[in-house]
Amino acid sequence: MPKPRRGVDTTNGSAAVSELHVTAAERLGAVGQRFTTLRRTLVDLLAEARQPLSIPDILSSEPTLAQSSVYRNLAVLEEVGVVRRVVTTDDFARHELAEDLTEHHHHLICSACGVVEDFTASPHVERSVARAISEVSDLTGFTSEHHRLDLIGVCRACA
Amino acid sequence: MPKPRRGVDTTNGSAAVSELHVTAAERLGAVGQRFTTLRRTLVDLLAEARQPLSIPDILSSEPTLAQSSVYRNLAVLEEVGVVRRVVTTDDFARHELAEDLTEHHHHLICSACGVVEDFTASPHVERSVARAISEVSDLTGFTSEHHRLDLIGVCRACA
DNA sequence: CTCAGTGCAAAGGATTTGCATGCCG
DNA sequence: CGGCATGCAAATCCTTTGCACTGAG
Repeated sequence: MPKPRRGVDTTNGSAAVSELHVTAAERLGAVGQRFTTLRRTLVDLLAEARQPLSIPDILSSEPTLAQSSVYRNLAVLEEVGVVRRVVTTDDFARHELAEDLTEHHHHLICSACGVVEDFTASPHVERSVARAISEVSDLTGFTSEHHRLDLIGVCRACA
Repeated sequence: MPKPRRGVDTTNGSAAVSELHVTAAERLGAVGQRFTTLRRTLVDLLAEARQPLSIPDILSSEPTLAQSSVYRNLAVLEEVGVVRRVVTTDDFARHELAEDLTEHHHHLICSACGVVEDFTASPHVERSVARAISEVSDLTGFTSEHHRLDLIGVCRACA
């Protein structure tokens, strides 16, 4: 049952956004890192996007940013648990906000153009998956940190 | 509900293996490619493995193979639908036989050592996922070719 | 003042490709 | 014989890193 995610309130300065900033600043501060302008920009970009962004996506949207800084800061944000790296099928890694800063969701990955869209699964599906995970953990000793349920196919635009 | 996959019969020359060879040869032949010794070696390696293999895995197991030939032939086998590329979280792509040559399954990906293990989900989980997919297709116009349900976590060895 | 952060340029590293040779059909 | 397949080496291209400079506290 897909439904829109994020974009709850894209107004700058909204309660949701400033809370996000506070959380990001806290997590960075915990390891002696600052919440700089560039990092704020990255967080805001990811928060406003309706899908994970690749580095080219980010650079084209903010051409003044240095490529290496984007890579470096996304890595830092990933380490402190603000950003999550999403691996798809094309050559570019993509990034989105960590799940505890947005909401649990899944991806539709277009094998033709590489674009990634978000969707949320029905509670019933999530319950099934959760059960499967605990079964697997019990039987194999594998400790699951999180799961990914992605659909790979062809998006409407490429069809 | 994890259970062993493949390895149904690892005896060379068994019915299952020769059938696999016939299928591979057919799919290659359909686009004017041959089922060469090297390709047969790759198919056999993947068939015997209990998990997707990276190129380094393959090269260390068959040190005489040229790296570029392995890359090139895995790409060819992927194009004709004999092999599937599995994207994980580390730097190496991994490869396994296409699902219609083995059976539908999922992956346990260790975020520490990068190793990938196979597991199969219960029919109930698969039914839920199948339903979710049709819901998404109906609502978004996305045509799903296949799905991936992977668990990312820490394997017993790394725990 | 100090030290993390930034930008530029160069290095890394998995994967791809050009080219000459080998081999199956 | 002709064209696909192979191996070696060089090229690609995303990503990471070295280094000197800038800026916030």
